[in-house]
Amino acid sequence: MQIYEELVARGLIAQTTDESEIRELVNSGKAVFYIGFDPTADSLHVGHFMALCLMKRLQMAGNKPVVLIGGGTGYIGDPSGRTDMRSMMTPEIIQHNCDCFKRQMERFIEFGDDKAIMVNNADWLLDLNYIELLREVGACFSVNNMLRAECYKQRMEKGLSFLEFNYMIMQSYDFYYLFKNYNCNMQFGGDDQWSNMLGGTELIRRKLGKDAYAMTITLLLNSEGKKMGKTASGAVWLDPNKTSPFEFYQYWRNVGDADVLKCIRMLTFLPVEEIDKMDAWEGSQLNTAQEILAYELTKLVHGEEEANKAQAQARALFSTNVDADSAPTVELSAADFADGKADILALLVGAELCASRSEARRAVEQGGVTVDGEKVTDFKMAFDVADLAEGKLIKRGKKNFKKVVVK
RNA sequence: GGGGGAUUUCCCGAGUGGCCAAAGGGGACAGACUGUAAAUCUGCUGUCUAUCGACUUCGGUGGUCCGAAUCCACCAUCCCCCA
Repeated sequence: MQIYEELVARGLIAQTTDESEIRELVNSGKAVFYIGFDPTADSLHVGHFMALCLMKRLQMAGNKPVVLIGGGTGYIGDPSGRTDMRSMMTPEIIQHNCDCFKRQMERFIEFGDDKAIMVNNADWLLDLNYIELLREVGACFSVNNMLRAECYKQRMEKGLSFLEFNYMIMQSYDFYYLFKNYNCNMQFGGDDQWSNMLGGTELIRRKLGKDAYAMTITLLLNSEGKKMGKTASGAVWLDPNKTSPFEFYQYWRNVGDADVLKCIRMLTFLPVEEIDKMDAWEGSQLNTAQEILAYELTKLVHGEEEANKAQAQARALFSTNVDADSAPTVELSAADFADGKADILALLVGAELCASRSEARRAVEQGGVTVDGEKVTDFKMAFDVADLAEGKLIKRGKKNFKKVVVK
C-alpha cells in the first residue's frame, strides 16, 4: 500500500484540489509540502499532533516537510470557524509560544538538510509594505469571493474585523512565498483551513501561472460531531506540564466506543491491516481498543517509559482496589492544620481535588469520596496530622485521586 | 455621522424595585447501572458556616431609594438599520 492509499485508508484525507496529481507527487516522494502552525498557546495540542503525524508519515515516504510557524500570522488571528474574535497577543507572547512550539516539534519531526525545514512567517510578513502588498497581492483577491467563504459564515452574523479578514491573504501570501523560495508545491492543514489554502493556490496561479496543491486533513470529531482533544478545562496538551502523561492517557482511555477505532486509525502508526481486524470488535472488547489507543498515543507523545507508567497506574487504580504507590502525590504542610487535626474537606481542597469546601462537602454528601478505599460518610471527619505522614490515598469520584501527605 | 437594541451566575437564557444567590435548558460534577464506554435514572451546581445565618455576584463607575439585576447619569464593548 502506498502512502496516499494509506492516508485514505486511515480516513485522514478530507478535501484535495487535485487528487490524482497529489497522489502522484506524494507517492513518488516528490512533494515539498508545508503545514502552518499559529502560536496561539504555549503548547501544541491534539489537533497539531495529527498534523505532525501526517508530516511524519509523508516524510517517511520520502517527501519533504516544511513546518511553518506563524510568528507573523499570529499577529492577526485566524477567524476561521470561530464565533468571536481572538484576543490579540503581544509580540512577547507570540515569540514565547513560537519557541515552545519549536521545542515540542523537534521531538516528532527530524529536521536538517534535506529532511525537513522550519520557517517562521514573521521573517517575511512583518516587513511587508502595505501599499505594495495591496497592489501586488490585494488585486488578486475578490472580496465578493472571500465573503462567501464558509469559514467566515458565523462571523458574518456576529461581526468580523478587517484585521481578521486579512488573515486569508496573509496565509495565501505564505504559500506564494514558500512556493517561490522553497519550491513548496503543496499545503496541508486542518479541514477548517480549506478556504485559506485555496486562497494560496489561487494566488500562485494568478501571480505565477503555476499549479500548487492543497489537501486538508479530516478534523477529528467524535460521534456527537464535537472536536476531540478538548476537555471541560481546556485542550488536551502535549506539554506534560500542562496535561500530565497520566491525564493524557486517561483522556484516550475514556473515548467513546463509537470513536475508538476512528482514533486508532487516524492517530496511531499501527499497521492498517491490524486495525482492520479490530473492526470486528464489539461490546466490552472495545475496552481493549481504548487501552491500545491510550497506550500508543501516550507512547508517541511522551515516550515509552511514561506510557508504561500511565498504563500501570491506571490498571492498578481501576482494575482492583489496591492502591498504586505511583499515584500523584501532594504534600501539605502540617502548619496549615492548627490543632493537629486535618479535616477531610481541607484535605480535598488542599489536594486540589475540589475547588472549594462547599464543593468538597457536596462530594462527601453524595458518597463520592474515599480514603484508602473506605467511603467517607461524614464531612466532619478529621485525621490526626500524625497519621497522615505516611500519606493516604484520597479519591473523589472514580477517576480523581491523589495521595496526600501531611508533614 | 444619525437612530435603535443588547450586556445576567461555566454557556444559552428568564427576570423591569422587596418573596432574587436569581426560573428553565445545556454542560460540569457525584451516585445507581456498567466495561474507566454510551444510553438512562437520581442528586447537585456562588463562597463561608452548615442550624439559623452572613458575605460576594447580574458590563464598569457614580447616584436615587428604607431597599436595585431591576430606576437615573456617565463610560465601555457588541449588534442592527440609515448615511
